[in-house]
Amino acid sequence: REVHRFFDLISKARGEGSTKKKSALLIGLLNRASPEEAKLIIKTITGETRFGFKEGLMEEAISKAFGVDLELVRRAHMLLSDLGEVALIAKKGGEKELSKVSIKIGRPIKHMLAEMAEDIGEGIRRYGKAIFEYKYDGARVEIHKSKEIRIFTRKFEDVTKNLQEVVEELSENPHEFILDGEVIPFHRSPKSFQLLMRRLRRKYGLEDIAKKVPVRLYVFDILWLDGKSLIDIPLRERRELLEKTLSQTKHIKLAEQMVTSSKEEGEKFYMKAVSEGFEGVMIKDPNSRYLPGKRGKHWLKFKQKPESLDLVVIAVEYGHGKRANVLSDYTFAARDKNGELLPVAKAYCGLTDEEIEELTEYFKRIAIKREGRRFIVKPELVVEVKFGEIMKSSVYPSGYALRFPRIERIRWDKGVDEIDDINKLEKLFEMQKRKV
DNA sequence: AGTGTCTGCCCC
DNA sequence: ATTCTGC
DNA sequence: GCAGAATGGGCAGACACT
Repeated sequence: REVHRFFDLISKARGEGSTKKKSALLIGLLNRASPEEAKLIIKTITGETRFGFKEGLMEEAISKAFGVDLELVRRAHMLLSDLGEVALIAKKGGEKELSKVSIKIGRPIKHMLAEMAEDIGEGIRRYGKAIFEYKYDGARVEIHKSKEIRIFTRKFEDVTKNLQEVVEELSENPHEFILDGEVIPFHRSPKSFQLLMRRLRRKYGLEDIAKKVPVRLYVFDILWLDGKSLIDIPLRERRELLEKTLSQTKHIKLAEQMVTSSKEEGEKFYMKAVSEGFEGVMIKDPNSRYLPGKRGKHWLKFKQKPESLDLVVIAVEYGHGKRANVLSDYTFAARDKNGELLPVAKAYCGLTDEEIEELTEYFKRIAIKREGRRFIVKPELVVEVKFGEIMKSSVYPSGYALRFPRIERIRWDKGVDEIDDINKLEKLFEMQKRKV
């Protein structure tokens, strides 16, 4: 209770001098705690209480504590996405109230998520007939329209004010509904994700940025219509209702879609999406229900296969949590025109724990200089780095950065003189469809 | 007033 | 976002 | 197959410092 009170005060501190105030509050709290308590408090704050206990286990705990069916708890959690509230309902109303829980208009629910497809044919192998849909590179949004219209992001941020043109066009519609879709920056053709970020969570100068970053909303699902929840009916029926309910306007479109059981047709559809500058395709099971917050094989995503570059490691850092004692975070450089090494990305993922451990020893041997938890190392280890695309960067001196970087493999066979240069990054960038 | 640094139930 | 790991 | 953990770039905003 004491700790909670302090946390509350800390989180509520705002304005000038608030950093000092927060710091003073924390010092006060730590002073009153025993060493063991202090350790736990710090780990809680830094998010390092990693004991493999997250929401799944909490659902089980609620089920046991209040003697209610686990599946009912999971279902209520899925629909409400608030474990505290679920616990309260379970305690007060038991299974009876728990089973009455349903989605409500005006209250955001979690989005259904997709998994990566192995290849373009996976959906057809799994479902027979599959729904192919363009995949749009923007921000996932959920639109609630009853008397008023509200637009929420994946983490339930309210971005209604940021998407006024969408709101205006929707207000003509006579129905009440919840829609699921993706907003992307669009002017004649799809623009870069970075551009959308400049607009989406702005608080000031909204009209100005709205002019600079025109958007489109692509709607692909409907979860609620005129008083009825639609999440338990098959996707193909939801799509039919969506098409009947929503008329396309200047800034609001239905997601491009096709149903097929032919891999070749799916492939063609994908090629078309990419050639028009879209990110790829979604492949969905026509019979699937909408499962809020679930990532599963009912929805698959397929994107262009990643590019790769050979880069050299120039710096390494200690990681966090279970990686606190290994050098797990690497900075990669490419060569510029003058032969200098310029950093273009960092990455950890792609290596197994075992490899990281071995590399830790290796990097310690070739370390040149230590800067806190960071080591500058002799540039000699060449690594193949995969990435989704190249972005213009304002932090990297080369002016370019990699999006979604990950380590593919270590090139023990290559030397520093064989790595790629900035020129190659530039060329790859110029070849991309979406540059701005 | 301008610059630097850090944070986010952030977006991907 | 991506990737690896333990169950 | 699933959940959990550890990590990427970049944006606006908030605050600190000068």
